[in-house]
Amino acid sequence: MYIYIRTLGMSTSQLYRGSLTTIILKLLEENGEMYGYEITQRVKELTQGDLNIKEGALYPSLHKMEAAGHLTVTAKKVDNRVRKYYDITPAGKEETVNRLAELDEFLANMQRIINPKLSF
Amino acid sequence: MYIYIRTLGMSTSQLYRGSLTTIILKLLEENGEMYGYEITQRVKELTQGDLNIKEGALYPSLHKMEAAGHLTVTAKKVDNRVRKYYDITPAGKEETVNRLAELDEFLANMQRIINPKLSF
DNA sequence: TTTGGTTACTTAAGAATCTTATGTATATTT
DNA sequence: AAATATACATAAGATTCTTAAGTAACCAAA
Repeated sequence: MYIYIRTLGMSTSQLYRGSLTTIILKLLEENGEMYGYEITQRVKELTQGDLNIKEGALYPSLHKMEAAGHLTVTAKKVDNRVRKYYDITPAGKEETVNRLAELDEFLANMQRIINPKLSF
Repeated sequence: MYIYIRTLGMSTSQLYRGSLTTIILKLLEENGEMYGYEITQRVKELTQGDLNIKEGALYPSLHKMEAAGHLTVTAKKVDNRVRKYYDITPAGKEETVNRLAELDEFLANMQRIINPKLSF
């Protein structure tokens, strides 16, 4: 008989809503082309298991970003299995700048609300 | 003929999704009882007009938090108009601690992804 | 005085983003 | 042989939000 204890931050948090696109863009800008599964694993590493991106969120997001012209996709066969590598386009780089600026504003605003004693 | 230019950060950003409950709890913990409209104005001030909480999001949120036992409500008549003042309960204070811890984790994780060169 | 703007709350309909669940298919480990 | 991991896809449902419409009172300006 096993009892599972969910440690704090196991990504039940709704705070990550809206941040997936920004995360994907930043990773691709940083690392060059990546495939979907690789993105989920990288994020898991970076957040020490805290944030587990679900396939049901990831793949539709990638498709949408490709449709928007922010990413290109190239299928490659590795070990007799297909991987779809995504790379960022010039428009995607512009979008990245905007998204990161939005994120900065968001973080600053949350600080202003949560920590109103500090000035910015 | 008027042309409206939306300045950067006019809260079109999806990043605020999931943060409303945390914001309300923190404000009530900080300031004591507040009424709905007051909360929207305080947030607008704190974020310099950047974040405008919509009534359609605010009021259902307040009702839900009250139903969860995190807030109490008291109707008061001011200038022949009804205001509903919300105050935080002991359970609400516990919830506030948890929500703020979640927010800290979220902010730290976003930093790890967006700024992987820094160590935490 | 009546029109428009502000204050103050409510709620329904629809949009956006996500989780859960299911499916396909191959590789690797037990 | 069975379970786990890799790798992608997508439909159904949940959650949280925006938009919109309604009620009601106050106040300033035309």
